[in-house]
Amino acid sequence: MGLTDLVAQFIRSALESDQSLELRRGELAERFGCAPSQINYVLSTRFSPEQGYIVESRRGGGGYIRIRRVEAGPRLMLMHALASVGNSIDAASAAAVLTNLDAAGAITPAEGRLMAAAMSERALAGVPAERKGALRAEIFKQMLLTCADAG
Amino acid sequence: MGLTDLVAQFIRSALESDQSLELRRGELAERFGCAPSQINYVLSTRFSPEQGYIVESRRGGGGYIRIRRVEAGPRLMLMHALASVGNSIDAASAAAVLTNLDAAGAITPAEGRLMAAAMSERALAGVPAERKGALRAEIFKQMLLTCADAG
DNA sequence: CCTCCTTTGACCTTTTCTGACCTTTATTAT
DNA sequence: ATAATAAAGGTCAGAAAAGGTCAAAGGAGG
Repeated sequence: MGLTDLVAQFIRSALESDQSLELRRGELAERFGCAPSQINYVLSTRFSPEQGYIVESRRGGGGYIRIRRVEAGPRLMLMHALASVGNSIDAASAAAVLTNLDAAGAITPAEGRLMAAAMSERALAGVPAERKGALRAEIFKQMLLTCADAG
Repeated sequence: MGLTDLVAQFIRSALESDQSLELRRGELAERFGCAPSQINYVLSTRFSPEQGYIVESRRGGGGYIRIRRVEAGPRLMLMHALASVGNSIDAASAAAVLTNLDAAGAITPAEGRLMAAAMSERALAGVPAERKGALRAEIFKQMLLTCADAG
């Protein structure tokens, strides 16, 4: 497992006990023996707002980085998801939406994986790049509607 | 025996002890003194889903290739369904396959509906008629693969 | 000879990690 | 107060480390 995943795991497990976490970038970097900017990389690739996290920070003396997990209720999440899809969406964003829906209990993990598969780059390879986003959005909305229907 | 079969043999015997195997493409290529892309050839011709294998991979630093053998039971049934899909499929045939899988207990009704939605005429409206079947097949296969993957 | 399977190599994309340089905030000296 | 300094964190480009794709050359068998 790479450095990025080690750090991400460390943060996640810290977030399990406390639901909001505050840390020093420099300290964390030192603990893992890496460049401080590596921490920013971890945060931006693993703890983005899209993935359901809020990251705040402050510079200067006594600076810090605070990480929080945000979750809304299942119903609200589904509404929000449907609204947020729009006319076009890329695979990474769709996956992030699904992760949040799963976390909120609005869909099951199996449903999440299934939907992600249907919209994956792999599934849509062969579709012209300029149409891919729109098609993915259509598929996504149909599936979300089906979920809402059943639930 | 050609290179391809040698590598395939190696992988198969590794899969006998461990039921899931993770390897480096570059390392394997070096061990057999061949081009890295040869490994992809082996995987696609000898370890395809149709043949009962699931192959996942990741690029970038710390990348890997993971190969798993699918055992008999509902999973294998999904793999067979996958094989039967072919390069193109119409909505009616897809629905029939889903009905069978559901009846056999290989998928849940909810999963069936979800898959049907992803492949529906409505979701794929806007795709040129001559490409629709192939696209539906791709989406279907990715979803079936994901079902087999789960658990 | 023709066809199908193999093998390679050139080129591409994705993911990770670092280092140089920048901005913000707090503290300390004048 | 003000200016200098120290102590954070932020950004970004680029190198490095994987794996992916595809067309074309090579070979074995019919």
